[in-house]
Amino acid sequence: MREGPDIARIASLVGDPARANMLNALMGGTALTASELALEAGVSLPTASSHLSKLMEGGLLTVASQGRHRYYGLAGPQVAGMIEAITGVAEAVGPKRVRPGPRDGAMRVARVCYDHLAGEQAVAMLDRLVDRKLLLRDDNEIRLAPSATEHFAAIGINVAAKARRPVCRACLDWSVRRSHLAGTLGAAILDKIIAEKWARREKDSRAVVFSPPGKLAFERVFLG
Amino acid sequence: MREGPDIARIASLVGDPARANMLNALMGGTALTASELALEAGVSLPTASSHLSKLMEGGLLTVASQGRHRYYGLAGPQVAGMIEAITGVAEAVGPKRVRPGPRDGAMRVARVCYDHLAGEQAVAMLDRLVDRKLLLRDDNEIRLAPSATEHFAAIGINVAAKARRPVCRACLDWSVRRSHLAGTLGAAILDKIIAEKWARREKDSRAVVFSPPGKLAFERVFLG
DNA sequence: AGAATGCTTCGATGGAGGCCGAACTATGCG
DNA sequence: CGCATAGTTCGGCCTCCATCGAAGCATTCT
Repeated sequence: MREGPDIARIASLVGDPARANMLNALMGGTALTASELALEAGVSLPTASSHLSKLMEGGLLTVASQGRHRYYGLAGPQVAGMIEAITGVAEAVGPKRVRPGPRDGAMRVARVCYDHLAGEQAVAMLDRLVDRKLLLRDDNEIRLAPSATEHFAAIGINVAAKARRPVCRACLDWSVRRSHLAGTLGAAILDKIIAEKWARREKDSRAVVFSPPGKLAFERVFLG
Repeated sequence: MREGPDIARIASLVGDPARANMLNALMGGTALTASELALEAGVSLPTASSHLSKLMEGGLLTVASQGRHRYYGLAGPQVAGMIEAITGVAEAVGPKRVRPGPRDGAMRVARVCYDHLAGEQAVAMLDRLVDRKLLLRDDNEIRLAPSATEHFAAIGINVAAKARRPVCRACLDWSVRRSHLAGTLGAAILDKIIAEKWARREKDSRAVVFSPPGKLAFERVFLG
């Protein structure tokens, strides 16, 4: 019986259906209130509250109090990454879905991952940015090229380095099994996509659907 | 309440301490019998057997019957990756270990991950192989360079592509947060390291400790 | 064939934890 | 100040499941 980091503790937190639903909902990136999460998980408010305090104690969540609301969010990208990994296995192992279904297809193309874009589009984008030498990639380390700050500023994206959080990070994509761009830059790009109305978030889902003109605009700016 | 792949089901499988210990033991890469796993998990044989059938049903394990033994092993690299991801979170979140401890240090330097080498040594090796253009890396895809087959053959490693399993794969390292080399080539290299007695596997641990001359030999061949 | 080993199945037990309603605290609003 | 909304805490219920001993198969050894 060997000792290691307490993996069972973490896994059992995710292992309850109600909590798993909550975490899944939070993978959308936006912080949610306890009531919203209760609804999402299909349990009563007291039950949800109990789950939330367990997730907090386990270090999987952070909370921000705003007035009488308490907004819960994932504790960080590493937690998001873990959930993606578990999702990948569940997906691979689950014999359930013989037919992927349209919504599933949309998820594969583009979806929100924590706070940035994931899916085929996102993977293609990172590839292209590296090709164009705007980003310098060395395995999981991604750095801005000297010219990049200026370039992104020109499209209206400010890449000022915020404290504590890296500007760029590689994040593994469960549907494509390749990396896409996370970090503040990844988040800023997603913000722009939504702000410019190139795409909208599917209600109650992580899927992101581009409008036809939006798709063209996105490709021109980021895949061009 | 949204529907997705059944992540809670998978996570709860890992969420039991006995099962987590078993999976952890199997991360060593060698398949183990039910009795060994019972010992590892600290439970009786009937209990272990019950856990094993659950893990089987969940698709996390494979089994191979040999005579009156049944050898259990991880179902695949994806499962191993998931466990590494959970381990990473548990490690980051667990405030327990104020002092890393020597054995932990050894794990960080070099350890077995499923069937290949992980840790600082392994990450350095992949970097070097890419630098020397023996491997061509494009994100998570790693391919053999044309010259590589011949090169590896010269050091006694046969890289014939087996069915179904890729020769090269990138595998994320939880201690270094960079990738190391998995796939049949990664496995073959670990085999060689053990066969040449450059290093030995620590008893009851995933740690791999190089002997001083073994370390030099390894560095000459793979980091040279 | 008989004994020994490896493993699984069965049945019973007990404990952990998910669940909700009701009561309690806290913040905001008129 | 009282009412409404958001959230947590408490107590009790109930289900699930991990656990083990004993018995049952299967395989190998002698």
